[in-house]
This record gives sequence, C-alpha cells and structure tokens, in this order.
Amino acid sequence: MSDGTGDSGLTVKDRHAAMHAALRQRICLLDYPPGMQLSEITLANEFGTSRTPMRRVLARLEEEGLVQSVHGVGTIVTDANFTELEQAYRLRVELTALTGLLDPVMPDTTFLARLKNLIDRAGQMAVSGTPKSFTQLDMDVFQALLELTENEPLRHVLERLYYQTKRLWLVRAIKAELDLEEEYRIFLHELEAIHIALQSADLAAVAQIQRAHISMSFNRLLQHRD
Amino acid sequence: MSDGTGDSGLTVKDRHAAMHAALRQRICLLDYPPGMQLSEITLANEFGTSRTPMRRVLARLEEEGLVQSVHGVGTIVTDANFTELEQAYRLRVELTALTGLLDPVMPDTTFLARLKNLIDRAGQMAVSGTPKSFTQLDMDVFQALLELTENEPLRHVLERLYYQTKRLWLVRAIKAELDLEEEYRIFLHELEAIHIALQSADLAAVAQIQRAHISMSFNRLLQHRD
DNA sequence: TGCTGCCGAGTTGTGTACATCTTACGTGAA
DNA sequence: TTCACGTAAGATGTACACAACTCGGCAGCA
Repeated sequence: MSDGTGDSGLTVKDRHAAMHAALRQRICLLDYPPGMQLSEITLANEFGTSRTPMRRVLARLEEEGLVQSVHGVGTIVTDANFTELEQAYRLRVELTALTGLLDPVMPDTTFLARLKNLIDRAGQMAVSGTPKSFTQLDMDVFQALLELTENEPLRHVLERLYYQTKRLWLVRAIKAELDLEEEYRIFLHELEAIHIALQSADLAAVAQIQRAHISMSFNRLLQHRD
Repeated sequence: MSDGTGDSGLTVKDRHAAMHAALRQRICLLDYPPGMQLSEITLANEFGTSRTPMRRVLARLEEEGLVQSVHGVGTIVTDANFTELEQAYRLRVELTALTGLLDPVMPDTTFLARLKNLIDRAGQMAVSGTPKSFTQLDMDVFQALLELTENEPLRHVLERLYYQTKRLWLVRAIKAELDLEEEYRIFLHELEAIHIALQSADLAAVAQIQRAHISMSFNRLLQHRD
C-alpha cells in the first residue's frame, strides 16, 4: 500500500490518538471517576491490542495529569483537586485571551453554521440538560472555538489545560453545588455574544468574551472549593 | 527497602527523567544535529537499559517536537525550521510576560548569589565564549529565572517552548550569521538589568525585561530566516 | 486480644523475540 | 545504458514472558 495507511485507512498514530481521546473523554466525563483504578490489560483487550501500545497512551495521559501510575500499585485516575488545579485554571484564563492576538483566523460560513447549531443545542439544555450532556456540549464548543487561532502550540497548550480543569465543574455540578439553570443560561448568553462578535469579525472580542466567562466560571467554582 | 528507591537512591521516574534530560541536552546543543538518525537499541545500550524504557523517553521527545519516529525508517532529530517554530517563539514571548503576573515568588539571597555567579560567567563569554558554551550558560540562566514563578503549569509550558526554539539561535550562531560579540554584550546587559530589577523586588519588571529580550532576539533571528 | 511477620495475589516496569514497514542495492531484461 | 522489480537489511511497532514492587490477609506468638 503506497499511502502508508493500514487496513481501515488509519495509520498507527491515528489508532493511538483514538485510544487517547477515548480515555480522556471517559475521564473528563467522570465515566472513570477520580480514584478509579484502571487495568492496562483490560483496556488493551477492549481496544483489541496489547499492553505495549496501551501503556504508551497511559503514559501520555499521565504527562497530562489525568492519571497516575505507581509501580506495583496501579494506574489511578487523578483527583480533580481545586487547590492543585488553580494555577492551571488561571493560566488557562490568560492563554484564552491570547487566542485573539496570536494568529487569529476568521472562520468561513461553514463554521458559523456549526456555531449556530451549537447555540441551538445550548438552548435545549435549559429544557432537558444533564451535567454530563452539558459538559459534552461544552467540549464540542471548545473544539470549535479553538479553530479561531492557527497558532498550533497555543492550541495544544489550551487543549491540555481545558481537559485538566474541566472535571472541576462537572464534579460540583453532579454534587448539586451549582445552580444548573443559571449555568445553562450564562453559557447560552456567552455563545450568543460570541456569535455577535464573529459577525463583526472581531476575533479579539471573541477571545475577551471567552476569557471573561472562564474567569467568572472560575470564581463561581471558587465559592465551593474543597 | 521502605523508601521505594532503587540501588542508587533513584526511583524509576528519576532514571527516565535523567535519560530525557540528557537526550534533550544533546539535541539542543546540536551534538545530535537536525536530520541525524538515532538508534533506539544503541541509546538503550549506552544508558544500560533496553529498548522499552528508551522508547518511552523517545516518545516524550517526539511529543515535544525534538525528534520524529517513522515506522520502518528511524527516529530522526527534527529540523530547527524557522517558519514552523515562529508560532512557538511568539507564544513564548507572551508567556514569558505572564511569569510576572501568575504566582511570582521573590527569591532568597541564595538565588541572588547564583545569579551573580551567572553574571560573572556571562562576563567571561566576551573573552572566551563559543556558541555552544554560551547556549549552555543561557540554559542555566533560563532554569534559574524559571524559579521566579511558582505556577507549575506555566513553568512546564515555558520549558517546553524554550527547548523547542533554542536551537534556532545556535544553528545560526555556528553558521556565523550572527554578531557573536554583540549577542554576548546584549545578554550580559539583560542579566544586569534583571539583577537591578530583583534588588527592587519588582518581579513584573523582571518578566518584562525577559520578554523584551526574547522578542528582540527573535527579530535578530528574523533577519536570517531560511 | 493484639501485634508481628510472612506469603501470595495482583499491578506496573523491563527485556526480548517477532511482525510490519521502508529503503537501498543488485540483477536481469529491453 | 537504463529501467523495473525482487530481495534483503535494518528500522520502528507489537506481543508476551518475566522481574520488581505493593498491599491485604492470615497464621503464630506473647
């Protein structure tokens, strides 16, 4: 095969990336709650591979601070601890503002349609929203808005910080420590504001709106710190 | 053994970190020049281990953009390409400024003595400095100044960006495309300015001085872009 | 009853043989 | 001479057996 792809059209790195994304999703949606012990061999069997590639994926998740492996003990999902993640959260606030300064890129009409779709989904949240489905929507919005900058290192760091800190919200939302209706309403308002700013082609404004909302969300979480 | 350390008092992760730091050093000092092919088994033998741990270290270096592994071909040291690293360089400029805002920490007298020592070494550069020894000094200075913030995620990202972009300077310095005497003089002046700012306990000023010099260094490199 | 020490189950870390892939080289035919 | 093709060498990727390590439980003793 001349294009270097495997049987299903996927290269080796694509399979690794798929496993990594799947596990990250499960951890951040609390399917794998903090403290849960993961089994290398069980996960390897589930993904139809052996321990060796799975260990590489888990090592990357450990670098990203989502799991922790200890010799002889196991691979444990890290605790979504507020005090340890406060620094990451504040860095995320500042880096979000930079998306409007470093290599901003004006999206095409396809993007605007995607955003409009996301806004509709956000409108549905007030009716039939669960903390988990809301987090899933928030992830989709994040991935979309990340495309507003072409600075690849910045996108990489922001993605890492996002998935590091996102569990803090979901943990407290499930424990009913947050006013969910207010959270949904604020989020919808943020998306509408971003939509307006995009129609003005003001990407710096989009970044500032995001920065403001991440900062405010941080402060709301701060009222329930552990 | 109750403390969990090995024979030489080093844990497993310490050995991995040591191998990673050694290889990173060799790459960034151009002992392993861009395009050079690394052999997993040769490196494993040199460090007295097998391919499995060495592959984990190389995978991390690949994440950091210093090498690239291709199935069936080899593990190649990446090219220090200006156009690809320009985004990383500009992000580094902005993040350096943040060290003065996010969790700055005033150093003790021991730190000031270390800095004074580094300034002395910088003074020697004008007399007997090579591009490589200058880069080594620059690395030591970078590691020292990184301690001026306690924000661990910020330190982590800055370290990554530093080692990603540092080779750009050394490559051009060796090709004699830079005025080395001027580079040494500017660097010494930067360190003296930082020393003064530290005596005023103005960490924001220290960050701005660094930011300015990284930005100016970027512009000097820009005159010789490939 | 409580404490101590040993043992075994289970986990991650390591070593190694094998699979898969790319590339260079040599060979033969046009 | 030149081009096409097969083949072998050598690289990374994978699978698996074994080593190193932690921890809970249980037996034995004071």
